[in-house]
Amino acid sequence: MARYRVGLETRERILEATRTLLAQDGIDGVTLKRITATADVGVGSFYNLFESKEAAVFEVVRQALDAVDPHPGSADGDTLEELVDAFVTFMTGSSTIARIYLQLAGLGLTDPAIASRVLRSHRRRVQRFAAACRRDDPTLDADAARERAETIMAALTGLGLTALIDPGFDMRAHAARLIMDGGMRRASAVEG
Amino acid sequence: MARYRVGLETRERILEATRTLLAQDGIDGVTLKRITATADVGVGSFYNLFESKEAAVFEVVRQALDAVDPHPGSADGDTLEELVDAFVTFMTGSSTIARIYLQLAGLGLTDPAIASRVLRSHRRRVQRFAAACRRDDPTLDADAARERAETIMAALTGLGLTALIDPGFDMRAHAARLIMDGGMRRASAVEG
DNA sequence: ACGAACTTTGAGTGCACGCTCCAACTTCAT
DNA sequence: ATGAAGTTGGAGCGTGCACTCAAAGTTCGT
Repeated sequence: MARYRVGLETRERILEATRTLLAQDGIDGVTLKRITATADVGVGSFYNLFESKEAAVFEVVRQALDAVDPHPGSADGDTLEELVDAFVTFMTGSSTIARIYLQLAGLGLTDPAIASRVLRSHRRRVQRFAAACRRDDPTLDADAARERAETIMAALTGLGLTALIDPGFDMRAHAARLIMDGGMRRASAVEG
Repeated sequence: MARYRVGLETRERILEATRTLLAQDGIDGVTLKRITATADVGVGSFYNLFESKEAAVFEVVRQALDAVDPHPGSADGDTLEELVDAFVTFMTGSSTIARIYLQLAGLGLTDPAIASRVLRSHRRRVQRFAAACRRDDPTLDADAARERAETIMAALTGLGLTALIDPGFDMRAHAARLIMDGGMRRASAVEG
């Protein structure tokens, strides 16, 4: 599928159109007709390049998720703070596509095919966070780090959801409190 | 709408059917045809009792959310722990309908009508949590309590989402860590 | 017992959807 | 220049959807 130059260009136009429409109107707002109209492409051309409408949507989300990493190349360099920051930026900055990610996660609750994709990318990110947690606090063992990573990520997801629904919600501030509370527990004697 | 006894009974049957189907198949899986078939009711009867399919779905979710309160009558009695516990139970225990709540929240990200309903119930719960926070730690002023309540609730939502997608995730344990980390910050000198 | 108000029914309406098909056209290695 | 492989467009297919409507039946205060 798509072996000639024109085909690849058309494919890009379709993905760009899908991205735009997803951002504007959410998953339910995206129809094949609108995608092909926006991309200025015939329906037949679409099906020459993609298996299904779903395939195009997944491709857009996959690309967006890949773009979240602060340092895509080196998997081990990020600090916990950088990772949290990147996630917050993803949620608040490029919020249009973050909306789709959360919407997909929601749909995954009743659609196993979607759920497995969401879970896979979730687990990948948990690993990154866990590694950063251990760098942050070398006394943690592997299990404790993973648990802490899971709590942080789950909380970040919830903060992101709240931030996207409630425009007045300051996600970055709450996220900062989140790492402080848990991460600096040992140092918090200062406060007492 | 629904003034005679039979009408009210039919209304209940329809809500029950909607509840069951939502739990089984999620929002996208619920069609008018299936609701009316399950409730053993004509399509016309449905529209005699509900404005639209959406209205029935909202009613089911509203009832489920109302059932989350540990002490529905007295709004001031709950401790923070009780509130968190009730929320965890809602998410993990009656998980079928919690799925719908999160799915609706997701759809609210691109549908303002849904968003306003979700936000309203969110804000109501934040107030409850904030009051409990102040009872938990009387040194907090009103703003600090609200911020803390928002962080906890957002985190709980995220934990719930993760728990529903990942069957191996122990939400109650993570939720417990969540209040401990933040709520007992002052007492954590013991650890240092 | 009367009858106005309420309830029930399901065939039918109109619409939007994802997707197929295929004839005409374009690309590009040879 | 040739032609096999790739690309294009859009009419049309089948499906499933939420919802309407009017005629027949039921409830219940009087």
